[in-house]
Order: sequence, then C-alpha cells, then structure tokens
Amino acid sequence: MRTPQELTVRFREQGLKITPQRQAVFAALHGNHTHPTAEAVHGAVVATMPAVSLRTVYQTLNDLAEMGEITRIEVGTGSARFDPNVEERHHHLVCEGCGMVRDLHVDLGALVAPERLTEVPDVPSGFEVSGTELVVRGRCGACAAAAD
Amino acid sequence: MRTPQELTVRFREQGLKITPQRQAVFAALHGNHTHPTAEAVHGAVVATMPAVSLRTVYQTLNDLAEMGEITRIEVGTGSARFDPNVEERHHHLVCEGCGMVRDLHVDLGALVAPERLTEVPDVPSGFEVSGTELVVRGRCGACAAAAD
DNA sequence: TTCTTTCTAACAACGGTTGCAGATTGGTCG
DNA sequence: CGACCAATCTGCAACCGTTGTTAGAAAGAA
Repeated sequence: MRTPQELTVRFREQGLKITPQRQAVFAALHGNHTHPTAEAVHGAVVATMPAVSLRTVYQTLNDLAEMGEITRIEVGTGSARFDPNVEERHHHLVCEGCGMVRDLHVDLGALVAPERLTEVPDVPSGFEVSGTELVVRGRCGACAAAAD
Repeated sequence: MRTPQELTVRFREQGLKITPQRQAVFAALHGNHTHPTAEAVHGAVVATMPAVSLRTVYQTLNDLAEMGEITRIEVGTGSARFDPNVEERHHHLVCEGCGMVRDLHVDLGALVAPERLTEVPDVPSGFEVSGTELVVRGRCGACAAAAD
C-alpha cells in the first residue's frame, strides 16, 4: 500500500474527497501486517477518532480495494480481511484455531503462471487467469497446544 | 464421496439414522462435479422431495463434511460450496463472473508439502499444517466475452 | 406395540455487510 | 472569505447465508 500522503493524492485524482475519517483509515492500514478485519480497522480508527462509523470504514476499505491499493482476502474465518501488502507477491498461512493470518513467501515458480495454466487440461479454453492464491491451513503452536 | 449405499452403512455405524431426506442429499451429491452451494443441493433435493427444508440439507452436509465424505470450500463467492470429490487431491478454478468452480489437477509437488513448509521462514515454529489449497481466479470464456 | 432416541420443519436469531435518508462537510468558484 | 453543490458521513434497517431452538414426528430396539 502507498503511504497515506500518496493515497491522498490518488483519491483526489479519482475525484474522491479527503476526509479525516479516510485519512484515519489510511493511517490504520499503513505498515499493518495483521490482515485486519473491517471491525479491527474500525477499532484502530475509533481509538483516535471516536465518532467514525463502521459503515464509513467499510466504504473506505472497499474504495481502496477497488483501486488496487489493498486486497480483500477471504480465508474462511467468518469475515473478510484486508491486506495492505500488494507490492510483494505472497500467499497466506491461516490458523484454524485463532484465525491468525500471516504472509507466506513461497515461490510457486512457473507452475501456476497464467501461460502454463492454459496448458492444464482442466482449464477451459478462453479462461483468463487473473491470479492464483495459495492458502496453507493449520494450527499455530499456541492453538495446537491448547487443543489437547 | 462414497456411493449412497456405502454412506448409508457409514451413517448407521456412527449411530445416525437413515432418513429419506438424507438419502436424497446423498443422491444429489453423488457424481456431482458442480461444487454446489447448500441452496443448490436443496434445489436438487426438493425436485424429488418437495417438503425437505434447507435446514435439514445444511445439517446433512455438515455431517458429511465432519465425516470427511465431502469438503466444504469457501472461494469468496458469497456462500460455501460442497465438493464430493475427496478421493483425488486437487485444487480449484473460480470464475469471478459467474461463480463457476471447476476442479484443477495441478501437482504442486513437494513445494508445499508439510515437511518442506516448516523450512519456510514465514512459517512460525510449532505450526501444524493441515492442508494447502490453491485457488486460481479469473474469468471463463463466456464471462470474459460478456465483460466488454 | 411401545418406549427411547434421533430427526425434521418451521421459525427466529445471528454475524458480517450493504442500502438508504437525512444531516454534514470538502472543494471550488466567485 | 463566504456560499454553493456534490460527495460523504452517520445511524439505522435490511439483507444474506447460516445456525440455534423447539415441538412434534418418525426410526429403531425390546
């Protein structure tokens, strides 16, 4: 994700207004590696700006996702999560116990590159690949210990 | 997934009763490669047995998933989908236009095997891997054509 | 058959997300 | 600097997929 300052410029370019609420969302996401839910972002924003509604946070997150500044990920933990890291190609590791999500830098190599995938018989001809996601599921140390 | 007859035996072994409703769900899933939602399964069941409630279909699907006879997959299309194909190791291809899900037989090889993953620095020590899923997203031919 | 256990259907509730209406504000133009 | 207008914000209600609850029905054992 770009810096809050860069995002301010991008929003203006798109004809979107800059409001304190939006800037608070930018700040909450910047450098955030926790893959927060909308509610978690809202919690962080409210800490410095108590009146911001959850609705506005959703709105801003959706705007950012549409602009490609963040990614919305669905890993089956009930609610969507938002990932500001769009620069590095990476995947995700999910703990089925506590819901924790971590970045996973595994290079799948050319195996799942769009041009290779079209050779796979299961891929219907004409299918346009937009991306591939790998999710590794399991239990983190703490949750594995607690599960006994 | 096993045949409806085999499932009947398994259900009895587990102390679960065999009802026409459950057998209708077995029949709807057997040989089904469309990765149906609960609602789609319900639709198929209702075609031959109009009184079955969606609640009962959910219940049976959850029982089957818990027994490992089917897999519940969440690919971000709004609702969960159920995959009776648990014999073959495979991944999924998702059309972002129409929501279609197809099986994808790509061998990721040893790259993401649990024993290799523990060597990846991003994986916290003590993390117990239970599975890896690859999702390839894009647009099928029809949806790509319609998007213009 | 009769009893016990399990199941079903209907309904309501739930959590996450979005649509809506009216009040408010940012950006621009004078 | 002040006013205007479109965009935005808030609070609430609605929505969707899914699950809890409960009364009544049905399956299986004796």
